[in-house]
Amino acid sequence: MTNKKIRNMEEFATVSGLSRPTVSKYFNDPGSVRASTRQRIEAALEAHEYRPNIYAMNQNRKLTKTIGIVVPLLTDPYFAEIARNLEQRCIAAGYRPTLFSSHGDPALEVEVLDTLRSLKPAGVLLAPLGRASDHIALEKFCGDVPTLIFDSSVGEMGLSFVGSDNFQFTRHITDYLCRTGEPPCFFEMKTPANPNAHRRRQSYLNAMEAFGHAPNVISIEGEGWGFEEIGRLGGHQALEQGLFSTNTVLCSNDRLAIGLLTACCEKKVTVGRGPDTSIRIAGQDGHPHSRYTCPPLTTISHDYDAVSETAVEALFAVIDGAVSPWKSTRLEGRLILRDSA
Amino acid sequence: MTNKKIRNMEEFATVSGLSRPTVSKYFNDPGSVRASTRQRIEAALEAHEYRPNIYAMNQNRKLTKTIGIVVPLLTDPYFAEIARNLEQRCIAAGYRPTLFSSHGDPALEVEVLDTLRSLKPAGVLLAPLGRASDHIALEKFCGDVPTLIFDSSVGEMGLSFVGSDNFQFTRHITDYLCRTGEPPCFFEMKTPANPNAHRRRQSYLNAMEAFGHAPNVISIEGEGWGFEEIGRLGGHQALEQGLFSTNTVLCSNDRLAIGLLTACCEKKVTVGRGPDTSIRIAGQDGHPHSRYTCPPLTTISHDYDAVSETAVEALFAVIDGAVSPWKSTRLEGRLILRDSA
DNA sequence: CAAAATAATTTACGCGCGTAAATTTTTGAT
DNA sequence: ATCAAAAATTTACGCGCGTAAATTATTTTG
Repeated sequence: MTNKKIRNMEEFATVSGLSRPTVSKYFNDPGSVRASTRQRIEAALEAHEYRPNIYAMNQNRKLTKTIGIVVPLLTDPYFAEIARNLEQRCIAAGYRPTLFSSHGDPALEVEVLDTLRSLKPAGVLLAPLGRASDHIALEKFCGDVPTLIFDSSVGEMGLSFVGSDNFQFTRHITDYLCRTGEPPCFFEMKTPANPNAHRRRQSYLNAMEAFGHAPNVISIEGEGWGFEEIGRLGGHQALEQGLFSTNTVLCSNDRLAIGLLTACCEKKVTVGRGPDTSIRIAGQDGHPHSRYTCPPLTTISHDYDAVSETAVEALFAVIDGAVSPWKSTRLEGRLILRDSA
Repeated sequence: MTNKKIRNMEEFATVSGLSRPTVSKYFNDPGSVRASTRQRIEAALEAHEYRPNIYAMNQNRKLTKTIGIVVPLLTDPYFAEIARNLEQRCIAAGYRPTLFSSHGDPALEVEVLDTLRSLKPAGVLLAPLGRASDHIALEKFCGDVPTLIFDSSVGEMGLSFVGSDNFQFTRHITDYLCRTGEPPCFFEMKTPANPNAHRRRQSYLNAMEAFGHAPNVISIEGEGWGFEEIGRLGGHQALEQGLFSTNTVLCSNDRLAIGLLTACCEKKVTVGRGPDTSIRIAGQDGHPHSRYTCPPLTTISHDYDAVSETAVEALFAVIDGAVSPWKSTRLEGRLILRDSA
């Protein structure tokens, strides 16, 4: 098949019987050349397995076909899952996604953005760290690169925001918990990493008032992104000090709930909604792991597909030239009923 | 500070009062220029925030400063964690790591390698999918790019292999289980994704024979990378059909164990090592989540740091010109005693 | 202080491709 | 068959940097 290796586009154009500019057009948009021409190129492509030099391609282009995807913490399966979803949509649309994690570190987040800037990406899908983020640096970055913010909003930054409707999340699951047993206490971090947590607390307070119950917010200490451990330690404290005024606990997120479940297990407190259990625990996020806790965690889940699709489509629209004012899109979650509450 | 933007290295060389080749030398190795020169460049760097164009830099270089990191499934926190570890070591060594996931798909794995090839990386750290991998394609890739295989070995491929000593893993934890209660059954997938599983089964059989117990391997059905669900379904079957001949189950990996724990929970089978529990369950891997199962999972953990460091150092050595024959390094695991067994 | 060693500069070329303008060929509709 | 429109080609230039060779400047050594 391959008798000699193709070194550059010039040689490849020769073996496919076309001129280099035509071949160049093909690689930038296969649909921009005649069907018969495309076939000749693709035949030659199979016979000689040539690929254009990425670096030379991007050098003279203001914008590349790269899309940056940045999440706060890739070791969190929630972010890993949404990153995967976004990644595959980018590939399907003909872009080259590049994945970055801030690893929970604001300094690293800035470094990632600097790296990204020099990659001249067509666009960036950014889930900021939140509270700890260097807002000035983010703002500056958004001015340089078409950036769509997702998951956690930080002011009216970037092109638009796409995330979940935290008010609906908490209202909905609070409603469910109130209907099926004692009204929930709210278990959260005192200084949460991102603004979604504040929305959820507020929504809890609103919902409890609307349903005519006295709210009870338990705000636990803890810094950083080790939510399970924070939830576990806070859970131990709360259980020891009897901070839960009812037998039902709604956690600000699933990872805290997972830690609280562990604390309950360690304290021999039985969790569930049956008559022989002593506490009901619910989470929020639809964390990939929530199905496999013991007992499986009742939660309200992000609509991963819808969030991803909306985010990606909004970014692509702008890349393709659409101009639209900043907008915040918040999608509803779906209640997932399991055994923990 | 910045009065006008620097467009290229020529302009930057001018404002720093040096020639372009000297500045170029600095960016390729800051230590290769005189200290006084370096200071002048770094002063100019702070005043003008110029960064060399990555694409132009890499175009004429046979090898770039990029290191590819490829894992089978980034949504698995085990791989996410080891990827994070490798990533930070690469950055510390002055390389630019780029992260890829095969998402459990052999075709995607090949695509990732193709993409990687065109990035002309200095080296690649590759954890192959295993059984499902396109071995021919992997072998070819290893011939093109300095590739170090980690986690799961596939023949004597690449520069070397670095992973964990699966025989030691299973022998050690089997030993522990035998000493502290009934000898374990072995819970595994019938058609596991990677060869580590076979080593663990064999090691279990060896250990049981050495300790004078009759082995009992329960091989459950299930394809793909959804190990928790496979473990949960297989667990239900095994419990219903009474396949566990003793009250102790050693799982081939932690994710299977997590699924089995869920099955036990759903079947109201109490797990633990106390007198009031009916089954002991142990895992293998030291999965990041294993601390937070209910009860917390006794497991034997990879030495994440040692594996990462060994892998990265071996790759760097070759990049820096060292020549050494193919070698397999398998590091011992650490037993983590928790409440599940 | 002179000689040797080291560092920086000048000069010059090339990498592989994007892209623009002018020209020629092919296509599709009349 | 004719002609306008669309596609492909030719020609030519430039991007930002790597890098080599020859030269000049600076530092180190004796």
